[in-house]
Amino acid sequence: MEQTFEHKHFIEQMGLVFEMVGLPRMAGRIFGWLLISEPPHQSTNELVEVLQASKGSISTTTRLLIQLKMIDRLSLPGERRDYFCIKPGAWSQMMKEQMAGVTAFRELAENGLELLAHKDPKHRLRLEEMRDFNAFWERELPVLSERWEAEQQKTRG
Amino acid sequence: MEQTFEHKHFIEQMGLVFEMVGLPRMAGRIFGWLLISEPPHQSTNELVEVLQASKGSISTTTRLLIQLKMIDRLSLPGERRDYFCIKPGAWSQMMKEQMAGVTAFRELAENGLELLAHKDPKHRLRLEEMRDFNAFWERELPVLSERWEAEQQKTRG
DNA sequence: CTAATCGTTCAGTTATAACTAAACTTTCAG
DNA sequence: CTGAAAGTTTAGTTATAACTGAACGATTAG
Repeated sequence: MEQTFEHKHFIEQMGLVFEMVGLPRMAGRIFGWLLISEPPHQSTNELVEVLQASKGSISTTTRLLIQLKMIDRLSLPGERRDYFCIKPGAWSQMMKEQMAGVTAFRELAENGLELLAHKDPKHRLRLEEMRDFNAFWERELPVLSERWEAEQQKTRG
Repeated sequence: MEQTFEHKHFIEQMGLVFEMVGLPRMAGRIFGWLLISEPPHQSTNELVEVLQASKGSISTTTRLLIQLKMIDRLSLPGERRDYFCIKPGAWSQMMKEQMAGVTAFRELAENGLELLAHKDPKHRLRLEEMRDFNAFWERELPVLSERWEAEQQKTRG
């Protein structure tokens, strides 16, 4: 499939935003291309050519995206090569990944409160707020996520 | 204020989690120390000594944390040196910062849909899901954030 | 069996962000 | 005015993650 200047720009932007959320730029490029390519599944070689990247880079990064449950590997019967495509629910998965930080902060706050166990309660307030804030989001983000899934069911069947 | 082994460990862990969410490790160390230090406000020199870092590093990183609205600079009257402390609402602010990615993704999806404007609607589904997903979170995260603020008001007065 | 095609792995390179140290500016005490 | 103390800026270094390219192993067609 041919690639216009605008396509390249879109792919590059995806790379930058992926980097912004802490993922490799190449992961964003691959994901970006799989969002607009026709057909939606693309082989390793196609990715190498379209993204002007090395085989090694594509191999490593597709495996990362698979591990993150954001893309699927398709091996069509009678075909030697692998294909990749966006995995349904990729976005929910990405959001779950981002939630890991919230849990880490909540746990760390609890560790900190143990350190200050016998100190003036006034000094513990900072860590209590950290714990409560992150516990709140840790509780509420999955609720919101389920609401998205539910609304998705309704509108798309 | 003296620093135990456990304090150092807590500080280092904060550094690692900050790194995990895309901020400099040193920012996490400073924030970590300000969470457990007594008093809660600490001077640049104290940060240099406790964190074993250079003046330059502390200066640059405190300015970053101030820009992110996560700490405040206090200049006490009659005192030449600056002090820093955790800013109230630092966590809400950090969460807002994280939301920037959601907006970027939603906007990018809309750009992509323009590229595929005259294509088979079937091929546009991927980008529509990306747009709708991120629009959903862009809308709902601030709602949740306000709910936290409101509950905070109630419990802490 | 041989050759060609894929995908993976890994050593080496490159790019980039973090950090240090030193020079510089500002402020204030004496 | 002089000098010390505090903070900022910046050039240079270091550490680290991303990426390349080549070697390797596996698979299949002929």
